[in-house]
Amino acid sequence: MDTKTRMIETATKLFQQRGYKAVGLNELLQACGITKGALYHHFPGGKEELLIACLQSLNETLTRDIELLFNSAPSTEIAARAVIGEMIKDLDRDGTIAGYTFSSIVSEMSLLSESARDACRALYEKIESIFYAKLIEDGFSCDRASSVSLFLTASIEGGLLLCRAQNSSIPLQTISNVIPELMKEF
Amino acid sequence: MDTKTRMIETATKLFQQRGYKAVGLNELLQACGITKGALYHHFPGGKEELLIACLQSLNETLTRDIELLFNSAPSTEIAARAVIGEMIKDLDRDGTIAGYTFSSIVSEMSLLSESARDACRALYEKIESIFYAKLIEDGFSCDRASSVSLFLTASIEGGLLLCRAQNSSIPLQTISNVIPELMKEF
DNA sequence: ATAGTAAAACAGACCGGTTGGTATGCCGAA
DNA sequence: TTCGGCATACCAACCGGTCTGTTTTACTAT
Repeated sequence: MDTKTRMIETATKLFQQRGYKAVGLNELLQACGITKGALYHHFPGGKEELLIACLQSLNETLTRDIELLFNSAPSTEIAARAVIGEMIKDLDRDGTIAGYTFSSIVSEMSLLSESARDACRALYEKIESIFYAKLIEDGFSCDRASSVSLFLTASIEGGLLLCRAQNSSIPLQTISNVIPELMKEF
Repeated sequence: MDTKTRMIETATKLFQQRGYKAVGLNELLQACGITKGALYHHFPGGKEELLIACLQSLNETLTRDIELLFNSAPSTEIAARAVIGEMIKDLDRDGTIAGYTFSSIVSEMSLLSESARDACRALYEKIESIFYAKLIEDGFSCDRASSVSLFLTASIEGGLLLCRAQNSSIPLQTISNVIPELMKEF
């Protein structure tokens, strides 16, 4: 794997787990096994340009992973529960999640960097659009699908925050269990 | 108002808006209108001790504010929508929320400081317990009330993240509109 | 095949500024 | 005169970023 890709993959995990500011440049370089020269060669804009690249890369990998789960699921309900199941698996194994969220980045960068905020917005939009498409496939109306996809995205992100605060995967499990009842309503 | 209280109130807002690491010590002192001497006089443990104090203070004020809204509302549904309404009001007025959330702190501190994580856990627990009590009052079973209170908390927190990413209050408005349909189901 | 060369891919020393934190000094009230 | 409640001066460590220098790669002319 080439250096640039390795940098992005490693940095993405670190940023997702601990946020942007909390990850120092030296720590980042050490984790990637590179030096400053390499970083500023590939990303002249420094740390922030790397962050943007991470968010864009995340957009692609996330889309691929989630779409894979969605394509092999018969309904939005089962697909959503599968996604949450993956998150719970990661959480129980590693004690942290570095695959499906970026809440730390959103909350600290939304006021600081317009481009970072926009990259995050695009990411959420992408996730919602996958939910949306599947909901339409399930026979939901456009309005309903739009509301529900947003609601699902929000409750999963929020559930993850609760998991982090409790240091447990139970909140996400609860949310996963509630989803079927939620979907019936619409 | 005495110095210590002023420090906590000002710092709380800053930490809520931008997270812990992103707020520098000097910026903090300047915003509070104090010096390092005062900070380390009142909080020998420094920045982190101040953060813990902020979270505990937030626990009290948040409880008071939310309980006030809940006491004057006839049902959980209306109460929850009132809480979200307050958030939307803040968001539209200031462009940011500094009253009802602390997601930035959770995500970046949960792995870093056990005591900070625990303070956040207590905060979420308190919020959920208010929802829970009102749901019981509404005639929900214990199990249902427990699930729904968690679900409401999660979706509100998640909705706020989406608002931050989109720089708009629409996600929270959508969630507020979906809640009645959600409550009917249970 | 080989030597020459230019560009890409790094490495690492160095920089000014900022970080959180400490030690000491001052000053009004009790 | 003692003591809480600060202010000021200062510190080492670290920050993200720039700089110059070296190695590796790719291509070409001979």
